[in-house]
Amino acid sequence: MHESLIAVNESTVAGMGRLAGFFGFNEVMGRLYGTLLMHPEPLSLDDLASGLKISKGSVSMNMRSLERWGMAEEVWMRGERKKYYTAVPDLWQVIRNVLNSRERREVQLAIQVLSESVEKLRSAGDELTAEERELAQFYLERIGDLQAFFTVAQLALETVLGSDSALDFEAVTKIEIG
Amino acid sequence: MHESLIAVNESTVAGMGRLAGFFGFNEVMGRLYGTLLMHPEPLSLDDLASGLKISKGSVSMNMRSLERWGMAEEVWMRGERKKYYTAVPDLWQVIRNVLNSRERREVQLAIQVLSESVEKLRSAGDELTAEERELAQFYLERIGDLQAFFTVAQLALETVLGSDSALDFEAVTKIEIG
DNA sequence: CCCAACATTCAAAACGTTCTGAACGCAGGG
DNA sequence: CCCTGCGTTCAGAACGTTTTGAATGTTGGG
Repeated sequence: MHESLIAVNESTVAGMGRLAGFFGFNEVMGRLYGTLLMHPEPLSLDDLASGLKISKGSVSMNMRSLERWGMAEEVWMRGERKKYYTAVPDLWQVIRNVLNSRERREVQLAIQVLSESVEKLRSAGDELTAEERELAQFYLERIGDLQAFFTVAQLALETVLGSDSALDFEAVTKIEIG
Repeated sequence: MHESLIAVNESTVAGMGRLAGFFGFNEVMGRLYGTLLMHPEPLSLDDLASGLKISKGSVSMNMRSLERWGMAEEVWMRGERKKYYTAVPDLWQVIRNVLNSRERREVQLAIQVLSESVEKLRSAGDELTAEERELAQFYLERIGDLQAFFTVAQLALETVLGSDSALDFEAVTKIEIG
């Protein structure tokens, strides 16, 4: 095989590993995805293990992660008993999956915890000494800032998630802040 | 101190730690930031170490990271020989710092590598066998998708970075995809 | 049914990252 | 100058995560 093809393949695989690490995933996941992405035909677990020089066990576990994240799909090859996989090449779809099931929860949790904090401070009002009341006031201000931050983050997330394709980025522009 | 104040402080500190981990930072960094954020007066290294029950060494190193990221600032207390710190409370500013010096590089690097790949494939054209040429064509398609993806990501990044405040999220809507 | 070919699981090992605490360096006061 | 109080550094310990490979399932053909 021509060296340019090899070089391009390798740098793409490495880049996907990097990207995966960046998003808080195992880098091997990214490399597996990259390998599949840069291969016209589906690949078996053994193909992947030998291609990336990692153990079959690791490939098995990471491929299931990729499946769960909607980043790879099983392909049935007739006459074959092996499992074959292909990459889901639409990166925007992948990103939306991740945002939807991970970052979204994170933001919602944060917003909820912040509301609970405000509630706690409000209902403690009477029992506080003058000094404590001052601190509570300070806390409420800081928490207000955090709430504003996470609310915008949530809005942005929901907007991206709601759009069919990320090329619909124009939809994000409809966000209005009070 | 009233338990509600303690509870709110702790959940905020923990939340900031979580957020830091989420963005690929050390969680201790986040907890330090949260502690400073929820304290009206500046705190010394010793205050922070004893407050979070971690070693002075760890506080020292993580505080310098916070400073480098523009998330905390040194405050000179006259008559004191200790170093005192406060949190930079504008989270949007913090996010912009991070996006600007970290994610931005990442995206630019990716775009550059992809261009180089295209160039390699183009200039190898003549030396390729028919079969290799077909694969090169496939590579070019996949790389084209990646380029489109990263270009949009870059555009979005630059737009957020260009806006003075994230409340300026409307600016993001001006993005147009070719 | 059994065997072969595969996939999956899991305990142990390897690895990387973070934390600690002691040693060191530095500055200011006496 | 030395001493004290502080910040910083760094080697080693602790910890969490990932990888491995052997053991264990599972499936389909004969």
